[in-house]
Amino acid sequence: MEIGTRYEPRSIENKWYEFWEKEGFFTPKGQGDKFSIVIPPPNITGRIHMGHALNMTLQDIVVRYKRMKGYDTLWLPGEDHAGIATQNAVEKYLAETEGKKKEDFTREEFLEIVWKWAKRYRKEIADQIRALGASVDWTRERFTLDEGLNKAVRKVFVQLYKEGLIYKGKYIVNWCPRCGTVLSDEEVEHEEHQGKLYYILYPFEDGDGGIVVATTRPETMLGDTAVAVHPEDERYKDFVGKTLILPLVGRRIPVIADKYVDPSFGTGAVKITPAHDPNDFLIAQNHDLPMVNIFDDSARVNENGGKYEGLDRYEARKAVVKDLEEQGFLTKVEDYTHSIGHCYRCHEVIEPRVSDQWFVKMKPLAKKAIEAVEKGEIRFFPERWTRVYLNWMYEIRDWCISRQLWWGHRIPIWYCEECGEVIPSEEELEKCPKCGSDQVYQDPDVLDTWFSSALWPFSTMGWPEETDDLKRYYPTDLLITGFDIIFFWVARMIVMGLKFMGKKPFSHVYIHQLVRDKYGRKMSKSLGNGIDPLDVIEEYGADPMRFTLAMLAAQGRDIKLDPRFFETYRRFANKIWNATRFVLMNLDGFEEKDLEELDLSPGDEWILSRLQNVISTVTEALESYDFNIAAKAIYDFFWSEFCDWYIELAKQGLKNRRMETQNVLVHVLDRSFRLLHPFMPFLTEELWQKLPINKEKSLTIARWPDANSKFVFQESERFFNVVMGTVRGIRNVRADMDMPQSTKVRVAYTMKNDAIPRGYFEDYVKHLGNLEDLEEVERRPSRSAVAHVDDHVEVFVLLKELDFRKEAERLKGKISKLIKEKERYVKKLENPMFVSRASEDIVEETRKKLEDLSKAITRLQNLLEELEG
RNA sequence: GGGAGCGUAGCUCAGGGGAAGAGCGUCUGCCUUACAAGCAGAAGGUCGUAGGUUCAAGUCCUACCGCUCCCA
Repeated sequence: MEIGTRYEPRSIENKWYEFWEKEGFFTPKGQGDKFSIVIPPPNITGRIHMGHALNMTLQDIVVRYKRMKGYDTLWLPGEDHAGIATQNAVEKYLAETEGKKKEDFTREEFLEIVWKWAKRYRKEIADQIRALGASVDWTRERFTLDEGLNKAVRKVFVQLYKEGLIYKGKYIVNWCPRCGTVLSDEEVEHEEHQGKLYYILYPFEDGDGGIVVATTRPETMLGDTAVAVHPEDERYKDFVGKTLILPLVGRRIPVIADKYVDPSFGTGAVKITPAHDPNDFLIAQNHDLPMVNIFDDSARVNENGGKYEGLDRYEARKAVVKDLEEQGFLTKVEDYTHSIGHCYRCHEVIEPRVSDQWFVKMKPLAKKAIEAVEKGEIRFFPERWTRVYLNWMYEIRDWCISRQLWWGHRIPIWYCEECGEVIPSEEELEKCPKCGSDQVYQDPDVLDTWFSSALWPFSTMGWPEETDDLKRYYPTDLLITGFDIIFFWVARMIVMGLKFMGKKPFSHVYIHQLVRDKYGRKMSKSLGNGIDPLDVIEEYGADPMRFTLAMLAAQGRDIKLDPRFFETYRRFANKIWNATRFVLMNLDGFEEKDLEELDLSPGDEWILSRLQNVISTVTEALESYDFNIAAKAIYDFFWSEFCDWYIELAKQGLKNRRMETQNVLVHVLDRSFRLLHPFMPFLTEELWQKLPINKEKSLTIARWPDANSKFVFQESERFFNVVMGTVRGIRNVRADMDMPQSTKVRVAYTMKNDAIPRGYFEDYVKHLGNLEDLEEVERRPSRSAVAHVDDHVEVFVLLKELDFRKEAERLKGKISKLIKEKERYVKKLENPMFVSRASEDIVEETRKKLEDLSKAITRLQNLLEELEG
């Protein structure tokens, strides 16, 4: 069987995914031990990015591994409706294409448009997930806004409401004037900004003077209802209780004392704007201060702002500052750095604002979620994320869940216009259950997207119905996601899972890195430094991209992604391709045999032994989510051991031990493909299908190999190490003595005892060293350079002309290197503390090393003397 | 202000108590009929700084310097 000379990813990827999907390999059979995992659903706002590629690659590696291990494996896919983000995207799209605003449509019309968008992008995202090779079960694909999930959302909301864990209240919240909705605390990103600190004089109502307050937001003074000082602040003690006149506005406001005030900030006196500052809001509640809202929905000054009405926040600031200055109330302006909240979706500056919103009371719900992690029922990998989670949980605050959007799960609350009743209901409501009126209307707001996401592990499996899936696949075993959504998502899933299922949603949480650009910057649209995974797949192939991400996925660090890596692992894919090509080209007359029945050579035994080693390493690494260790192990084995040495050996073996060599080659390939399959599913399936052996229908459902102690051959490993050392020594002499590979050379060796099989030794060294002749001698031939010495053998390269001085230099260099090394061990062993305190193994090992070094040095010195004598 | 992570070869990164590894890049040879996306060899690091623990420290501890990030 012939295959092309180059690895061409495009020609093999799509067809295999279609095959897998059509054959239903990704759909669990429903029998045996299960392994289940749910996908972090990508947003339907656009294409997937590198973070998704990493996320799904890691999941797929685990999932494919588990499936091959024989688990009844479910990986449940889906997409997220992403309320704010999607609504923004659609609004932008409508503005660009039709020049229309959301308000030009009715709610129903607008939603119809968004649903069309959702349909289109869900399909697109799904195809992108396919392009990655992710082995998800498409028969179970879900959407966070589909009917089943809506049912779950309503049930959860209504129950929490009835238990008093969801309430509506007037509080200060984070308002995004651009998105036109409130956000939860987690959705606000704080950033340091260079601003100004304005000092403003608030004069006393009676008499002279006043109090100077410092503020970064002078325009909010329009809504001030007090000035506060610390109760123990001597400077202001006498003024507490007095009345001030608010400049520009003329309102009479009191001076109050509250220990919340930081006397060291500014002048120690702060203006209180209860409706537009969270701290002020709290103080105002304690003191029963009135609240004056001065902004409308788009953060423009409203009718409460007098002459400033209609100005936006920043225009109002300028105008207020100007007026204060002209009227002599502005006493000082300083540069000041402070942190400002921004919307995590559109980056607009958040306006704190008092409004009527829905909240989840988190404290009581958090209790079990804390316990589950403290007790280790849910484990984080890497472990340090445990503390991040716990610290947040310990100080959890109520969760604002209502959003002033159209796209999302509508809050299942109805209001009766007749009697004012507030009615929670899982079903659409047409009549007031209290007064019977049909004048009922549903709350116009929708829920935070993360509210439905929190139910994802069980709502996707059919809850609230008691489905078979739910019984069989909940709780899931693992969640793989990024640290940026530990609070948004992971924590809330744990809370909701424990509350509504009575069981944790997953046992392990693997937190992967953030993918950054090669300079360590976050990939972002605005920087234009993103690397599109689909472009990478196009250019390098999905397999090399996956392997690259796995190699870089060392636990606990961010990934700085340099596209050069893709090239490296594309070469690896090509290497695999060509190694297979070589084997397939040499299978004439192949007959599959049981390896145990074959007469294996030391070389065969060596590679089989190394294979057992890599099987163990890869398996153990995958069990502990050390993806990079697993990838590195199989990379090194395949390239540096199998290709560099065994295949070279096989070129000869195929001549004189054809059947055995063919079987070992095919066996190692088969096992390597199995180990590589989770990382490079397409390439391995393509090549594995070509192996002429008895096997499963697809590599996706093939059995994961077990390390077999029957194929561990320590003796042959030792032997082959000598062979490799010898061959390397010969190559070194060649390089040093300017003897190119093309020239055949003659080599002689001495062998002390029969510890090494002479026949194989000669065979291998002759072949691998590209030698014309290799013969055993009693002692070093006169015109020769030393290639290798160890306890058993000395190897000499025969030269036409020996440059004595050059060879002496070479030997001296080697000797001094060894002596230096020897001294270290001598020193160690001379230290009584080392001998008495270090473990026996270490001491013994050190002695052995010293002995070997001494012997080698003696030999080399003798050889040098001979040379010079 | 509180917390976390990271400083290892020119570059990008592994390694986490028994005196340093990879890929890329550089240099020197090779079109050795699987692969030039390859093969063979070489150069290159007092593992951020200073202390400490230990028989033994890139590796553990402390402080400091530098760079990220999270929370307030």
